[in-house]
This record gives sequence, structure tokens and C-alpha cells, in this order.
Amino acid sequence: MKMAETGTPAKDQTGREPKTARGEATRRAILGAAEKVIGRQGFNEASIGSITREAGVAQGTFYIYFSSKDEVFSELVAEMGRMLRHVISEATGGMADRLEAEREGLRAFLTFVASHPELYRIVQEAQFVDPDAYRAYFRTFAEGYRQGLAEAAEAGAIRPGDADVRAWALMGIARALGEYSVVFGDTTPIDEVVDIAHDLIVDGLRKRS
Amino acid sequence: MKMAETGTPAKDQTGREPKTARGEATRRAILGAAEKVIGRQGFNEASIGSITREAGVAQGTFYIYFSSKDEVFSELVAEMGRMLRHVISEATGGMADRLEAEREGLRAFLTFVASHPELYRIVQEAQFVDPDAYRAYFRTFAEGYRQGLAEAAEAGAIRPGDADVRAWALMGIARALGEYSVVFGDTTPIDEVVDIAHDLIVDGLRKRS
Amino acid sequence: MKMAETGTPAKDQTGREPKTARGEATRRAILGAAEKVIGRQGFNEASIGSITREAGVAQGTFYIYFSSKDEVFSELVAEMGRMLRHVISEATGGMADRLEAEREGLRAFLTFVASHPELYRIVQEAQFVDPDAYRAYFRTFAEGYRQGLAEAAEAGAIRPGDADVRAWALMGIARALGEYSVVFGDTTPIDEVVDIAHDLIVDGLRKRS
Amino acid sequence: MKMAETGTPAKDQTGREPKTARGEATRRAILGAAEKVIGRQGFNEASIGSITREAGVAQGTFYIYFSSKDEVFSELVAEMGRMLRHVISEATGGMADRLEAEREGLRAFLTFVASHPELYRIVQEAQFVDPDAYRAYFRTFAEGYRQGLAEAAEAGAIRPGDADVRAWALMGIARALGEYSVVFGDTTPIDEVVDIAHDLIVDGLRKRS
DNA sequence: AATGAATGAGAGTTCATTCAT
DNA sequence: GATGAATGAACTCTCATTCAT
Repeated sequence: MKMAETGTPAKDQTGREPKTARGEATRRAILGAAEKVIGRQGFNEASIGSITREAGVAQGTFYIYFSSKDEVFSELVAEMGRMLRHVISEATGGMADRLEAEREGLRAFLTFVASHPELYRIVQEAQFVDPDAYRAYFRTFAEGYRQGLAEAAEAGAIRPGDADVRAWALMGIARALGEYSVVFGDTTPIDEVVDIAHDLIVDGLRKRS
Repeated sequence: MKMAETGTPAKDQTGREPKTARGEATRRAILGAAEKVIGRQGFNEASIGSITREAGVAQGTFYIYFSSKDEVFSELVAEMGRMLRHVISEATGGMADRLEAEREGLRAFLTFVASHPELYRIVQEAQFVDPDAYRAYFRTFAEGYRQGLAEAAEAGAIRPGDADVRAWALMGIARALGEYSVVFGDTTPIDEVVDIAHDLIVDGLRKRS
Repeated sequence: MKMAETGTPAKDQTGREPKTARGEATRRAILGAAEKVIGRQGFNEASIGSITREAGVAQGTFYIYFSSKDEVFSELVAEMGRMLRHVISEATGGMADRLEAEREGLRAFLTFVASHPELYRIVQEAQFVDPDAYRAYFRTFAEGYRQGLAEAAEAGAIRPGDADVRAWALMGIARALGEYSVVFGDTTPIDEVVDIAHDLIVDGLRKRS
Repeated sequence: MKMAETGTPAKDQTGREPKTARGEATRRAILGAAEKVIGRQGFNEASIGSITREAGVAQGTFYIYFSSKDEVFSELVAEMGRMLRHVISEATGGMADRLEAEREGLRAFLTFVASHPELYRIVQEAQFVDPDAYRAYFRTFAEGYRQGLAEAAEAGAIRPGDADVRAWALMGIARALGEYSVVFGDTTPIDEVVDIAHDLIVDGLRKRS
């Protein structure tokens, strides 16, 4: 399974880095406000004004640290990717059993998403606002996943099969279940969802004879 | 697994229905242009002006048939849902073997998505533009899916398991693989992808002893 | 005397042409208001708002006919060039005596400038706002001038000498005297100024023996 | 020939004079940077930020030495006037022959302008940014010129004629030829241009019988 | 039914200037 | 003396929507 080439994006000149503690604090305040406001209202409804109001600074201050609305957004997406990868690797790091890692990774993902619903929204919207960031986000995930599956298959820990497609399929399960709870407001306890899905992932649909 | 309540919206219906053949043609032209333009540029970048230009009519004409930009969009989403359900039920209708239906449904979905990439984009964006339409779209799908799985499990054709979560998980696989090809530009032949994913769905990851 | 090449400018897509009489009237109203306001306040002080207020239309209307503030400006400069060339060729057209044509051209120029002081300002400012338009404006003038001088020299009607440099020098005299009255508010009657300058142009400074 | 009255402005002087050598150096750095940046980008495009960046100091530092953007500009214009008058009087000082002085003054002017093209731009733009400074600049020049011509005429060294209009006309020639090379990029050697123009100035266009 | 001119609110962004450190 | 963070007014431009013809 091969990927079509995607140009590596040339980043715009970023708003300059703060040089003092005060500046650093302001920058973080804006970033936090952006997460909150964009997560709540969506990228297009969230105006720079609403973000800076939330952050308690003047509108012009925004442009000291970010060169555009798009730029904060991209930064947000990148940050979320880091956070999520961190959470998942914490949960599965060093697990010998691949199938168990699968279960714990799913649980960690769903737990994180449930407590950061805005995050979910922001990443989804990135598809339209900053396609490059969106693709980078999932590519990074998929690649890690693929490696894990490929090694497990090689080691004979799971059935053989194309690791690439499998990685995307399994990610699809996680995303769909995350959406199920965040967007559709399902209230089934996470642990139950994890068990049901894990059973499907591990044994599939086929009836054993 | 219970759903949180979601209010069913009362649709505005200011856009008049066409009364002549000429009117009907104009309406279709606008709808088609909207699909093309919104699919290409996204909802927010697509202006009424770009849609009517594509359709070859004056801007004012738009408002004869649709009461707002949101309205065309919702209509588009609904139409795509109908088309997709049609395609899938054509492909799987009357199949006795549930597992084979699973395979054919996936194949039909991926084939359709590959030939209507804008569709994919529009449905995804609905999440932000018209959340109600988005939820309705997936609820309808999920419900059909759930029923199929529940019946198959009851009939002993597949292993038992919560049909609701399974439906979402399997939809997640289909969506992820569709995105894999449309958004990420993967070029693996659909039939291969279908086989690999179907194998996973049917037998899971576990190694047989 | 050779000119360095200057790229012929690729015009921006102009705001679309009006299709009805009403539109045409609006467009002219905006253009007239722009001349007035920019001539009075200068390009940078003149805001789109002040122009449309003067024209009695909404701000958005401006962008139906012009794609930017720069664009109206360029159009203004071009129009003024046409007007001025028209006035001068009316005054000198068909004159057999080159030296007399010189006098009448100067008089026509100064008379026109005195009654259109904004014009003067706009053309000068073009140097900074739209250098291409500025250069085109003077190149066109200079070329016509140069030809007239070259022919007169060839015909033996005036002393021989490089027509190019002479054309620029004589244009410089006209501009300086125009500025003298418009910018510096000198009140000497035009006819006197013309006579004095013409005497200089024709006979120079040297004392005859 | 009379001049309309022009109010002599009372300059603000908030920008403090430097009191240390370090301060003096900083002030010169800002002034030099302003000349460069404004000459290159024009007054309106040149921001305080771009000037201080070029000067290598912080933005706030600017306001220690200058009270506003307009102020640096005015100072620049005044300085250029001083430099130019210096250069010209160096070149013509003590010349007995008025006609030769005319030639050498023109040469000095064109030479200076060719090596300081930003200067040309700055003075021109002063017309819009600081009309008072602009008028003062030319009035000072014109007055000196007028006196020279008046004395020469009185002494019988040149033909009689209104010194005021002549001064403006001759200045116009110099400016036009300067612009010819700086703005229009003409590449004819200065000495040639000087000779051709000087011939025109001295003997005019008329054919001798 | 169709046109296209007109509207005006609102968005993102820039920048001269001020001020605490 | 120098810094750089912060301000907020002002500007250009876009676009969904309305309406007279």
C-alpha cells in the first residue's frame, strides 16, 4: 500500500517568540483562549475578537504572537497531536501483549477524548482549515500504529495481514467510537464500549465452529 | 447503550418549489454547482457568488430556490445520504450471507466515495455547518446497520455482541478507509483494501491456535 | 539616449463592468468622488469610506466596480493623461510653426492645470502609489514631444539637438511652472508666465553680441 | 510675481536631544535607517517597526529621539536640502561666468541625485507628507537661484528677463532630468545630458539666421 | 422567472504610539 | 538609555441577503 506524495508545507513566518516571562504568559493565555473558543464555536464563528476577549488582552496583542488566525489553529492541532500521543504511549508503553495494548490504547483514547471534547472538534475541523496539519496529524498516528502491528505480526503475536490498512481500520474504529460519545452524546460507560470493541477487534465477527 | 436526546429541528422552507420545467432546471443547476463548489472549496470559502457563477445564473436567482446558504448545504447532505444508502442496498440487498454482505457493502461504499470525493468532504463538513443534518445522516446509517447485525447475531450467523457499538465500529472502518483514499490519496486498488479489511472484520487479530 | 526596459504591467482583474445604465452612473459617481477626495486629501488619507460617502453609495458598492483602492487610482491617472493630451493637442494641432506650438502647448497645459489642481496632485502621487502608471503617463507624453522636436529639427525649423533630452527638459519647465502656481500658489497671470518662459525656451540665456 | 502667504509652522519638539555619545549614535542609526527604508518603500509603507529593525534597536527607542513618524521625515527632508545646497555651492562657488556656473550646477545636481536615489524619492514624497517642508525646500533653492540670475542679468552677463520665473523653469529642467535617470532608469552618461541641456538653456531652440 | 445592483454589518489585520521594567 | 509588550483605533475588503426592474 503506497501513499501519494504530499508536499511538506513551508511554514509561514511565525509571529515572533516572546522574550520575557510576561510575553510568554500572554502567549499561553491566547493559546488557551483559542482552544476554548474555537472548540466551542468552531473556527469560522470564532473571531479574533472573541479569542482576545476571552484571553483578556487587546486584539492587536494577538498579532504579536501569531501571524494569523490560521496560525493559532495549526499550532493548536499540533499541540493536540502531541498530547494525545503522549497519553496513549503512557497507557501502552512497555506492554508485551499486543492485544492488551490494543485494548488499553483504545481506552486511553476514549478517556482523553471524553474529557477534551473541544479537542476532538478542533482536529476534525482541521481537515477544512489546515489540511496539511490534519494530514500530518493522522499520518504520524498511523505510522506509529502500523509499526506496532507489523512487528506483532512478524513476531507471530497476531495473524498476518497488511499493517497499513489494518492501522487505518483500527484508527477508524477508535475515531468512530470517540465521535459516538462526543458528538452523539452516547452515555454508555467507556469500559463497556472498550470491551465490546476489543472483542470485535480481536476475534472478528465470524462464528467459531 | 442509550442515546442522548437531540431535538428534531423544524426546517425553514422559504425557498420556493419551482413550478415550471425551466425553474426545475435552474434549481438543479444551482444544486449541482453547489455540490461542485462546496466540495472543492469547502462551505466557508464557497460563496453564493461562486456557486451562481458556476451555475451560470445571476446571484439573485439563488434566493428564488433556496432561502439561505445553509439551506442548500443541508439539502446536499440529505441527498447524499439517500444516494449512498441506495448504492449500498443495491449492492447487498437480498444477500443471505451476512459476512458476504459486509464485504460487498464495504466495496460499494469505497467505490462510491472514490467516484464522489466532494461528497465525502461535504458530509464531513456538515458536522460544523449543520450538526443536525450530520447527526441525522449517521443515525440513519447506524440504525440500518445495527438492525442487520442484531438479526444476524440472533440468527446465529455471527458471534453475539452489542450491535450498536459494533455498528459504529464497522462504520468507522469504512469511513477511515474512504478517507484514506480520498483525503490521503492512497492508490491501492479498492479490491485489495476490501479484502484486507474484510479479513480483519471477520476474523479479528487473534492468532488461531 | 536609451531607456531601460520597464515591464508592461499585467493589470489586475478589474472590477466588472456595469451592465445597466444605473450601474454605469454609479461607477461614474464613484470615480468622480475618488478624484475629488483623493485630490483633496491625498491617496493615503482618502479612505474608501470617504469616497463612497462623497459618492452617496454604500461602501460595499465600491467593490462592485473597482477591485481595490489602488485600482481606482490607476484609472484616475490614466484618465487624466487622456484629458491632458486631448487639451494640448487641441491647442497645438495643425500648427505649422513649432515655436508657436511650443508657446500654445505651454499655455494650454498651465491653463488646464490651474483649473484642475487635484489632477496635478494625483499625478504626482502616482509616483508612489502606482509607479507603473506614473511612468506610463510621462513616457507617453515624452514620446509625443520627442517626435515633434525631432521632426522640427530635421526640417530645419529649430536648432539641431538631442530630441529626447530636450523633450524631458521642456516637460520639466512646464511641470515646474504648473507646480509653481498650484502648489506654491503663485498668482502671476498665466499669459505673463508663458511669455517669459517661452522667451527662455526660444532664445536661451545667452546674450546676443 | 508674488507669492501667496504660507504660514511658517511651529515645530513640535518632543524628541529629546541625546546627551551621551551612545545616545547620539543611536539617533544617527535611526535617522540613517529611516532614510534607507523610507527611500526604498515610501513613507506610508515604511513602518516604525521596519525602521527600528533596520537600525537594530527596539521600537520604543524610536520615541526617545523622535516624537513621531512625521518628525523623522521632516528632519530627513531638511537634511537633504542642506546636503544638496552644499554640493551645488561647492561646485559653483566663486565662478565668475554665470553660464558656466549653470552648467556645473546642473552637473553637480545630477551627479548627487544619481548617487542618492532615495533622496529624490523622499523629497518628492514630502509634497504629500509634509507640504510645509516641501515648500520650504524649494523656496530656499528658488530664492538662491533667483538672486544669481537677477545679478547676472543686471550685470549684463545674460539676457534680461524675469528672474523668478526663470529660476523655476531652470529648476524644472534639473528636476526633470534627475527624474529621467532615477525614476525612468535612463542610462545616458551624465556629461552628455548636461551638455545637451546646457546648450538648450544657453541658446534656446531658435535657429540663428 | 430572472437579473444584477445595492446594501451594510462584520471580519481580519496593521501600526503609530505609550508605558512598565 | 533601552527594551519590548501592550494598546485600540482605523482601515480595507468580503459576502449573505434584499429589491427594483
